[in-house]
Amino acid sequence: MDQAKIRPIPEPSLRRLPAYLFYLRRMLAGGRDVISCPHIARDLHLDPTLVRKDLEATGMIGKPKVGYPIPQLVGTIEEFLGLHNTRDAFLVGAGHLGAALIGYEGFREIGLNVVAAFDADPAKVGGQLRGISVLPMDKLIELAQRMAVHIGIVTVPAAAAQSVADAMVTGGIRAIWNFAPTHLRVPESVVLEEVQLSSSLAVLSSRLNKMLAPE
Amino acid sequence: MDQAKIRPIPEPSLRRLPAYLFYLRRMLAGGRDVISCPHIARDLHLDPTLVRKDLEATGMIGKPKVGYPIPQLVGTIEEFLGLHNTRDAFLVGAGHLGAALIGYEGFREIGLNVVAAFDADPAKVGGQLRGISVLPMDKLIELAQRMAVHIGIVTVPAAAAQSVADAMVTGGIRAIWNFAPTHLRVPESVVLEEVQLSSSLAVLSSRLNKMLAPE
DNA sequence: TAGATTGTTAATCGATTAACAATC
DNA sequence: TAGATTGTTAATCGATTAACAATC
Repeated sequence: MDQAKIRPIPEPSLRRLPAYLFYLRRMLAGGRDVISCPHIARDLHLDPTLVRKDLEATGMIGKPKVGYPIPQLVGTIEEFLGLHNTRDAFLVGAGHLGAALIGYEGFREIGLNVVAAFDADPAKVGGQLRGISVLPMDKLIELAQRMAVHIGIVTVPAAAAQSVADAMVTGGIRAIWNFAPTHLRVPESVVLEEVQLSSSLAVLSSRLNKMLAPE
Repeated sequence: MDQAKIRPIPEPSLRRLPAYLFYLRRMLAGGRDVISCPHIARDLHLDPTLVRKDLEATGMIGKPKVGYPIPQLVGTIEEFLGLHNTRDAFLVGAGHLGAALIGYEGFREIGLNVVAAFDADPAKVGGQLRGISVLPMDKLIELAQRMAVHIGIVTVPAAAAQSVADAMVTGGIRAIWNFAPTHLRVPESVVLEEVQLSSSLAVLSSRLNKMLAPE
């Protein structure tokens, strides 16, 4: 059990947690108060043992024959994902993608709070992006330090992404969420999560190819 | 060798191919004409053997001591990913995310062509989204059939996503790229690729938590 | 109690990494 | 030729799935 705590959660498990969370919140809203792994597995089309392992990794324990109490389960997953902590973020690149992310409904559910946007384009600076002020790039480092913001979102073109990331690191940002179609380099001490849409499209395109190919 | 053809490429390999492609195109533009796996591996921070396996999976063969001819390598990867075929797509949900995707620079590099957008909002219908006409939802099925479009992009809210996907399937669309924060159900014969930003954010948030936690 | 579900250990599966002969 | 790189086979590693005793 001590060893279980030492071993980190597998990344695939981590990626499944939001799906559990959203599902469990719906169940809770529907008036349910306990649920079993086989039940979750049926609804989400997963293997029951896989679900059990995933829940186990969050530290949750259940009752044989009964299942897991949903309110505690929701709380445990939220806690595990760090949703109970402040999740203030800076967004750099006040274009459509930035606007889309700020308005993304999945965000509210997982509790990310964009407190300011930045852009290199003087025409955008001073304006608003979905109610968020757009500030000039040269304020980024100082403001990040002053406001102790820990998350930076990169939605600039590929060519500008690395210098934006460098500024974020200098400003003390500890986690960078990169949407630019390029791979960034950050120090070991900074968390980097990259959303490479090209990779996703490659999977789609290649599989479609195979599907349409005459055997 | 016959068995190698039968065995499908591992998904992680597939996801790395766009990175190779973009990198190799840059090398080619820089005047290089051959490259070795160790060289690629150094530049992209990957294991050399992993790179070799990935390239092997595309059917490419190299010369010992020399490496691989870059023009052929680029062509082989493009062919493998299906970029030489028409990649016309419909986009449903003419919001910021849709606009962002249409303008996404990574797309041009990988050759996706959005030919029409659709929206349920009458205020948006008849307008343009980055130069693409926005059509009413009830035209989707007929137009997809008539134009033989095979790719559908879903950028609507979670609540509307499944019905949009159903319409796409009815219209003969064979590959769905889903950005809505919900999991879709499609027939076996339809390729589904889901971009779950919540999963990505969960990874970021959880790792940041661990990083900031006092041991 | 009987039976379903949990918790846990073992088996399987697949991807990555290591080892090494073939080759240019 | 010597040496670097390819192609290929084996070892390792980690996630998923299967098996089964414990338990409510």
